[in-house]
Amino acid sequence: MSTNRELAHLFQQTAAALELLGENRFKVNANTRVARLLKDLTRDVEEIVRQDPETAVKRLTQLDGVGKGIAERMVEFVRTGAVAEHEELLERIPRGLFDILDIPGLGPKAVKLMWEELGITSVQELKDRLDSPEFLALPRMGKKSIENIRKAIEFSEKSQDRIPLGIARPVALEWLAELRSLPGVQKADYAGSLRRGRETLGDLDFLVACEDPATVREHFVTRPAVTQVLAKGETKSSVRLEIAGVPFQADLRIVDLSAYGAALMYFTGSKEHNVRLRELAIKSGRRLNEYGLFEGKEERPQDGGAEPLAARTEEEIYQALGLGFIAPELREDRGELEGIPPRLIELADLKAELHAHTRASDGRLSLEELAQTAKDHGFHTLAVTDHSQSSVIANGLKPDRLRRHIAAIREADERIDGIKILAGSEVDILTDGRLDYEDDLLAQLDIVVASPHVGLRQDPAVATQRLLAAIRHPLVHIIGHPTGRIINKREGLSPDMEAIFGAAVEHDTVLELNANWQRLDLRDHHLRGALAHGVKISIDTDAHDAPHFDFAIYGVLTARRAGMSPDSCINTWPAERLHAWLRSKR
DNA sequence: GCCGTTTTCGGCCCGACTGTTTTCAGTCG
Repeated sequence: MSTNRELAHLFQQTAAALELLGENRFKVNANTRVARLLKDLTRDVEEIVRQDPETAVKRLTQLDGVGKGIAERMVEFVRTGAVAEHEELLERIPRGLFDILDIPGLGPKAVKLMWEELGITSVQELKDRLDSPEFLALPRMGKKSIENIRKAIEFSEKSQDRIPLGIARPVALEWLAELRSLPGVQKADYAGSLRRGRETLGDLDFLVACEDPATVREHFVTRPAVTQVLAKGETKSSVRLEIAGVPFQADLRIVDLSAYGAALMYFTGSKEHNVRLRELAIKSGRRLNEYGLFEGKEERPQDGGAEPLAARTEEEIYQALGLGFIAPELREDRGELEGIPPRLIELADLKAELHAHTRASDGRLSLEELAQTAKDHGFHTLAVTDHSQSSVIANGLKPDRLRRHIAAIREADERIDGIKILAGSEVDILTDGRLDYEDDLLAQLDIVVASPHVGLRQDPAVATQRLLAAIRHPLVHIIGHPTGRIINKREGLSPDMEAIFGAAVEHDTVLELNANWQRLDLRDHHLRGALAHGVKISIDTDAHDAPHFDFAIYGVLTARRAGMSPDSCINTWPAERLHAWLRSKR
């Protein structure tokens, strides 16, 4: 695990511990914020400290949300491998309490109470004591609460991981279509982290404006897949459900059309982005909530019948706050309130697929079928990039097969109109950084995508050298799925990203954003760092079948989260420009 | 614990819903 991830976990745990001890909630907040920051940081804290330990604290405090105290803890961790304050907290608090705290519906107050009163320190102990008379005798504990805890434990045991975007989005689109078709529904959208395009989701959020809230609410909570109704109020309902064995939670908010924009903003989040906006409103003597932007500091101004300054659309609220429209994908409190929002890449900007497989290796389509699918998507260029010889499981091509494949692709390109078909290969980057074919063979290809497939648990320093070797190779165009991570399943490589970005710019090598929802590699915060360096990016679906071309949306959403504009993405370039660049490496 | 065009102290977003309560604490997002 990288230092940043270890530190993120440490600060997260510190926050939880402080919460259990009833510490100042702003102190808790500060630790939570830093944990979040660390998960997104491209620069490795260890690198920052080692660069010059003397000035490390000062440089670390330049990070937003990192003050002297937190910076000193980071330095302490790099030097000693631990933080004294954190160690002391762990001695006071049994580890099992953190697991109990993860159960939805159980917060610090309840966990602390059952720990202090009943000595419960693990989920198993909690399960064992749930039906005991002394548990029922706890303050504010009744039969319903106990039943809810029981169900929450069941739910959390079934659903350890956040849900991948590629699973959640199709479900949400289907459900949204249903909501929009209900009588009296004026407007409906999904919101939350799905609308922000996050790679994984905690739940699904829907917003509806309608004439008959009761009908919509009933439809929502009585859907066949619903296993439990968590809340059912005037404006907000919440359910648990199971679709194809995947447990979800879903929230529905019903609002008046006149405040739809304010509600959509609130419900889209992120929470941290909302907090920033509300702080901004306060500074100018106004108040922002999910009912609109209001003049004055009065609490719940909507109850007094006050007319909002803006509420109907997101655009008018941002404008009233003195901001340009901020795309949902950027709303993460990563500095998006400063400067002018960029023109972000869109799905329709993509004009080429540069990483796709046929039956020659492990794809399901013939060359002709693959070309037709690319044409159907309106692409001007398709690169056929089957696996190289070392990928035995993927039926990788030995050199002689590749030579024949190249000839077949060239022939198909002659024969098929309306699209340029490039002869390429997805060449393994071997564990030592060498490529899986000799240079004279690589030179015959129009495009080389070099990807790591094995040895994905390499030491970061070794992985860095491995990827750098491929980036520097003069015949390589694109580094495919650079880290090799699989969401929720495999961590992948953790190379020194700053070094990777620097080399990519120097050698004019493109880094891929693999759009397969199980990969999304590079991930959003890597891309942000890459773009800051001026690295060119390729968004490819790595298609092995026709429906895989639809993965492109996941790549685009991820790219938008990084603030990517079309020009940084070579798949948006006109054919002449793209082909000229590819030839420049030959 | 962090932060500052109200700056080194005194703030720190805002509201919905549930369950156990008779007025609200706890949790969530």
